[in-house]
Amino acid sequence: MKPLRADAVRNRERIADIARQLFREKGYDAVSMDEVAKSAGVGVGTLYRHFPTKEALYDAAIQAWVETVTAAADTALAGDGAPRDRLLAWFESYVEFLTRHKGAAWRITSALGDEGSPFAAKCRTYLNANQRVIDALAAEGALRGDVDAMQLCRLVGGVAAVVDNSELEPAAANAMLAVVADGVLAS
Amino acid sequence: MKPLRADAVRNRERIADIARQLFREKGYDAVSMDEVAKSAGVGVGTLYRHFPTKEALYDAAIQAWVETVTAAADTALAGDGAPRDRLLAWFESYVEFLTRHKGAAWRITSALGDEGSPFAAKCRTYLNANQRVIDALAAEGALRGDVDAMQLCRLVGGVAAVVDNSELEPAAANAMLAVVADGVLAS
DNA sequence: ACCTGAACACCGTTCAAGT
DNA sequence: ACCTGAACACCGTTCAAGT
Repeated sequence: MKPLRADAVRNRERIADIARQLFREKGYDAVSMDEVAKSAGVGVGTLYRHFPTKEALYDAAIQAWVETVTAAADTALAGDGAPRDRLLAWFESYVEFLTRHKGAAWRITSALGDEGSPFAAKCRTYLNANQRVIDALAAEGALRGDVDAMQLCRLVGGVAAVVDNSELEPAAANAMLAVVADGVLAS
Repeated sequence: MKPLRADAVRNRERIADIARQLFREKGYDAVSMDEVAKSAGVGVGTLYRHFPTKEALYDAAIQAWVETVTAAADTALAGDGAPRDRLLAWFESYVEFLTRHKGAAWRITSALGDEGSPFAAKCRTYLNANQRVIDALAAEGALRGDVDAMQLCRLVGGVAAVVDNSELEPAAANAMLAVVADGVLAS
């Protein structure tokens, strides 16, 4: 963890910023490393000095919004509605997070359980947030006993991936989330 | 629909056969068009003469097993178990179909609703099969009113894509399918 | 230390030249 | 009609050369 030179820090941040904008507008596949380098005004080599692969760069580019996901779980749970409503509120904000960058939902959901993935840290954050939700609702006896965080991450992540890919309306997304919620709540 | 010359027919079939084997062993991304051409003993140009894109070749390679999917729906429904068991039987065989070729589940599920996709015909087949299941179970009053075939295809296809990608055990797959089933059945 | 950009290996796809 | 395979455009990634 040695400190970076000031110019290197500046480069690293500008690269991540530019990459965030480009990935957000166009999606992962439609952005090339050359394009990021040119937009950031650096050589490709500098990209690879700071980020060993394109996926690592992507991970850095979408870092900021992941850090608020745990807070989002608490917000969703804080309401005084029925368990079903609070669970749906969480699902919807989870999907909203995952679809904020095109291509992220599938990429991150695919990385669940893969410790070697560049997204491993994000997966842990998501698993924790879902565990939080499960604990809270289970304490009220609202959930079936055999639901676990990994399963929820995969189910909701799968819905998010489909929603993202097919650019579905929120109504279609919510209908699918309602199915998952009803399948997970005690009947 | 003019008839092909005998040698062209032979080439087309051998290409599709070889491609099926290669795709099945390695998955879509890990097989290059050059590899298919070389394995089939033809030039790349011949590949493109018969199949305009790699996706079209893939579509042809995985054709055979799709044609039995409607029969599988009827088989699953034919049992005399509870609606939940028959629905699960269908889900499980649906996932088994979609995961038979690595990478197919996500590719096909992504193509749902896209008429221009090379997989459009397969999507229609899948939608029909799911509609068949919905009709049969709805006639018994076992389903919620607002379930439609597209939604089921997306939900179960999403599960299949995750199962395929993470190479999950059948037990994990079935647990997720149970959630979807319970979310879709009348409570 | 850090940066640059030509070069590499590998894609999917095209097309002029052959039979 | 059909086939061949060199060539093209475009990737992600590397590395020798510069400051």
